[in-house]
Amino acid sequence: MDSTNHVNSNKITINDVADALGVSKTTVSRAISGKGRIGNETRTRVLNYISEHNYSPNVIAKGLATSRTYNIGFVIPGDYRIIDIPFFQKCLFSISETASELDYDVIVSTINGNDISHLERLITNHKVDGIILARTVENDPSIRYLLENHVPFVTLGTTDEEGVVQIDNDHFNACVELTSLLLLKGITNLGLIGGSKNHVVNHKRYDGYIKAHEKLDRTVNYENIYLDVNNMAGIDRAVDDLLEHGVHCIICMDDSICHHVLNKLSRDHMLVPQDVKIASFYDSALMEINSISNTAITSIKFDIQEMGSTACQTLINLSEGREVKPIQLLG
Amino acid sequence: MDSTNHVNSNKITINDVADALGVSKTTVSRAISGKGRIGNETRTRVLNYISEHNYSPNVIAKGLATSRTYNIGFVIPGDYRIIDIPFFQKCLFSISETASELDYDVIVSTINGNDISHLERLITNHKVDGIILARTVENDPSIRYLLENHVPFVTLGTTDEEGVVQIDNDHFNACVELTSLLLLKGITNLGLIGGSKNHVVNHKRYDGYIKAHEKLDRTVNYENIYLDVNNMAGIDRAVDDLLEHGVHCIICMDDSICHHVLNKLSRDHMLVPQDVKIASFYDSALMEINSISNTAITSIKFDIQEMGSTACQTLINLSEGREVKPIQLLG
DNA sequence: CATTAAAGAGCAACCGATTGCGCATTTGAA
DNA sequence: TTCAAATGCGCAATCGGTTGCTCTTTAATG
Repeated sequence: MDSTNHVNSNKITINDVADALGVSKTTVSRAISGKGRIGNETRTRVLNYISEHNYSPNVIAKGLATSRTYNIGFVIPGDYRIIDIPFFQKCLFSISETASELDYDVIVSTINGNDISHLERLITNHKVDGIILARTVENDPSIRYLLENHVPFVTLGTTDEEGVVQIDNDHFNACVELTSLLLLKGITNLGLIGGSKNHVVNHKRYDGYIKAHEKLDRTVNYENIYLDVNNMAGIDRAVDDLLEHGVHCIICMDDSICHHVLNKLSRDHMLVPQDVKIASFYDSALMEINSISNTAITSIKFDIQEMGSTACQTLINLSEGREVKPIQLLG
Repeated sequence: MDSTNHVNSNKITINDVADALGVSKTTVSRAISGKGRIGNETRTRVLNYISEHNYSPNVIAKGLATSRTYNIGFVIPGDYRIIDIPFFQKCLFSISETASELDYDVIVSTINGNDISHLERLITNHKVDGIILARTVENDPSIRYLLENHVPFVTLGTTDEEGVVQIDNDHFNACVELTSLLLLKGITNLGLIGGSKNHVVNHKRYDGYIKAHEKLDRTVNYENIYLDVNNMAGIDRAVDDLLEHGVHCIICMDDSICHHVLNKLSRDHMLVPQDVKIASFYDSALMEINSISNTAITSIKFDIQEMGSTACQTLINLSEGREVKPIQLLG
């Protein structure tokens, strides 16, 4: 084995190309970038040589000269709940694919609670040109850090912070749609269990729930709405209450809740959808899990792939100085 | 918004530090790296200044000078099966954490089938110092590519290729353990369903199954062993056959198979473990899924975290020219 | 034909670090 | 006291690109 172990230590450089063609490296650089003044004939001569000897520029050197890395950071919570994993994975695949097409790469980093040291390292070490932040809790220290340091970034999900570029699914309309669907199906006695009020998404969905009732001229049964439920005991209690109130269908504001609700019903030997219907939003592993538990639930599906790819595109536009739409709602 | 959008465009450089202290940048560099000749007093003076003004070196520039990027590539299949997702995610978290501690970052890239273009781009663009390859199919073109280009890499999983540094769980002994456990429990009529013979792991586990019988002086019932089963129809057939043979317990060689077997049994209204016991290896989402389906299976759990962290450590050692053990079996 | 603008190509500085080599000073041994 | 070795530090080249500026050649204009 090579004792130095340097990747591609014998690669040809721009100087080799220039020497071989009897031109200056300026010319080679211009042929590649397409910028600056260069004759047509010379350009093709250089380009041909390059593809024949398959030279490719050293991105590190390029980065030093241009202050760019052609890397983007994908930052996800390190304190994830198991149920959420596939969401990030799918985002990652989609972001990575889009980045590749644009000749970028993706560095993954995590935030553990309020410890944003990994993120800081990424920025101070000049490792990335921008960040896709896949965590939107309120009052996020990472958002403040990124703003203060003028780091180009977009969030995957909605946040209340001013002047932040956001990519998200249209949770409001999705919930209007889901709720309307159920109401129009003639299902009476709807119940709702909502997640942590720290996540803006829960507000949006709640608003959608109300809006659907308004549009269809139904009255909202506020007694059967349980908000800010964020632990298993709370969910158990909410389910007990709702069943006691004779609810026919429970809308879960996120998959984690749905997961626990199904679990609770299973413990109580209640059948879904025979005894009680369940509705939720498909942005996690829930559907795959369902293929085993054979539980039929009503759900709205998100196009996570589109979300990731849009986020990636937008971030690169942003970091390259192009104009971007500050808030993009998908689906 | 800043029109240039360069990350940290106003950061202080080694020259600023040198000027402020009236020393040369050589001295500053030496104070940081600890290499080269430098006086104690000067070193602490530099170090103090650095931490006060929290200067941190530009990794890009450092990379250009040293031919290193302080990035490692984590390469995973793009054509994943849903069931496998959490495995990679857990690896990624663990690798990322370990890398951070050693001041490295992780770039994630995918291989789609035999298309290794993303991997090639990663290498030719000098984006990484080495690769953790989380795909071990036989005759993998990526392994050949990495060997030919003298790229330091380790595989996550066992491969038959010569001279490849491999990190894996000890599948052989894990299967010896699992099988022995079942045999000693007094379970008679064991059945086995094995996955694709392209994956070396399946051979190891099969060997372990046989070995356990030998050690305990039991006879292997070869009639109840179904190898190289790699589609749902095959699994259905194997299960039918095994049940007909009066098997009391089915050992599944991987989680994907286990997943389908459970599904099949559910369709047939067979109860686990009352009607038939199921044993498998826990290296995927199966356990989380089970928390819903309430199916009790016997399983051996792997420490994926240790695997990721060992792989990361080993790769960095390798790429920095240190000696590493070529094959490391964990657990 | 003279004058000027435009086009093509190269020089050399620069990005921010590392590092081999050389010079001066200190240290220690004879 | 003297000379060699060790120590402390800096110069300048280097890594592999980009880019402002200059020079030369060509084309266009009156």
